Amino acid sequence: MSLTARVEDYLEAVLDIEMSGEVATVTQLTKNLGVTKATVTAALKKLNESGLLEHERYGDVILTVEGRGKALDIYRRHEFLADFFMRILGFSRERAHNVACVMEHEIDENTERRLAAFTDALAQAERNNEVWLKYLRDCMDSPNELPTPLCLMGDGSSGVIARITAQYELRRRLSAAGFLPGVDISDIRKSEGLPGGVFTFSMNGMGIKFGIAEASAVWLYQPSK
Amino acid sequence: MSLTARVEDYLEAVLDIEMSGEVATVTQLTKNLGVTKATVTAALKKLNESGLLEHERYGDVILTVEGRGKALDIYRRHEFLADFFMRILGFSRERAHNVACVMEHEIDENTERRLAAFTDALAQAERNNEVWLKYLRDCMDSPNELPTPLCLMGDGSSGVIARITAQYELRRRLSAAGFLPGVDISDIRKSEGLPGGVFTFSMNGMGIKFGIAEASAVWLYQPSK
DNA sequence: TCCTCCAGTTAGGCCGATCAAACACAAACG
DNA sequence: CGTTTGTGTTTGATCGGCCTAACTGGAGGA
Repeated sequence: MSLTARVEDYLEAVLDIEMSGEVATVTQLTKNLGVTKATVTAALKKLNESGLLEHERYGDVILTVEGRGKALDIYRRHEFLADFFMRILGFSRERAHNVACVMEHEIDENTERRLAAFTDALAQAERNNEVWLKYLRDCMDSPNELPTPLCLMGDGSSGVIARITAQYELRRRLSAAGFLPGVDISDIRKSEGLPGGVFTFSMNGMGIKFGIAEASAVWLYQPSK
Repeated sequence: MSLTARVEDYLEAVLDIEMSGEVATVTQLTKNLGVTKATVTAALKKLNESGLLEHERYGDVILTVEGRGKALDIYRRHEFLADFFMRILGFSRERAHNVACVMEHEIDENTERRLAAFTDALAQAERNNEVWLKYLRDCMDSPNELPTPLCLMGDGSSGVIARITAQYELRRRLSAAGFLPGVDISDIRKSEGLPGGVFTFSMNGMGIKFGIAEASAVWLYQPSK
């Protein structure tokens, strides 16, 4: 029987309180989770029935061995994700925890390992004062405006390629054809034709035709207004 | 009036269908979102009332200008996140989209910019065939086991420091005191004392005492079983 | 023309998460 | 030994998201 994401949150919160050195009580949980006591009671009942914690009427909340194991998995994911978003990507503390809260229920162990390895490698680079890491941080601290996909650009507009969001085949084809960040695109026009329309524009003086698939994979910075 | 995350998904799905060159219909949406027609109809009604799309009984679904703007924001976040998780972190396509789906409703514009800048910088490094990027990829492809926080280690156990998940003050204190990845920790014991307990262990031959805060920030690899 | 089939809608119900309000318990205090 | 205070529970209701089942509209074939 699998738990809902929300119920996992309650489990995690119990471990969290244990780890802060207090005994988990209903009131503590209401504070940590921002819900009323009635809601906590209901959630605890479910967790109790699933054998993940012990909770007798008016008693303390205590994790079972299985519950503690599950809670640790979630706690670890949460900590690692939050750590990643804060330290590596420089998100605000609050945002990082927010994001970690929703992601922690969506990743599997293998994915978590990859992510942990990535974080650890970058942390190592930080300790070594690697130049490229400083460069990455600088990039993040002076970010660009956000781009628009070619297919949503106005008629007659132009821009500079920001990035390509495509995989495999299409990605290779586009980069082989010279679609790389920094390249200028101008005179974008949409006309009817294939389903989704046909997009024409010029790049390096050449006239080019795109279908909708390509046109939604190529993102452009609009010229500064 | 703010939309629920789920309703944003419907909006995004409509844009997605438009971008694939078809006209959004109820049936199309049922396929893309994995729900029944009844559910789609209900969601469209809400979006219609919020003025984000036009949808008359038995008619096609068409985004309004405002709706298209909102949908683009979500679509962009989704694409950028999925792109990041697939290309940079090497998640499977499915997992990347999963994670993007839940995160896209949780990040703000500033956060998105940082993330985009990071991805772009790494993509640039990739084009330049930077050595360190290859190294990062290697790390991710042969990931370690996942660690345990010191406070949950068994009595008398030992391990090797994997990482520290703490911010600011505590982080500095710990690293100044020599708590760095790779360092051996042995003879971990928990005793009563402060709320949360006191954790004693030895590192480099020294006996050390931790409170619960430190003990949950230091993560250890357990010796290979 | 009428029928059939598919697309879309409506009605009614379920489930999980939540709340407010009323109630039950337990411990401390006069 | 009652009373008070704060903690925990129960009850009944709402809300969002979803489903099934029954119904309606519309377009093409017999």
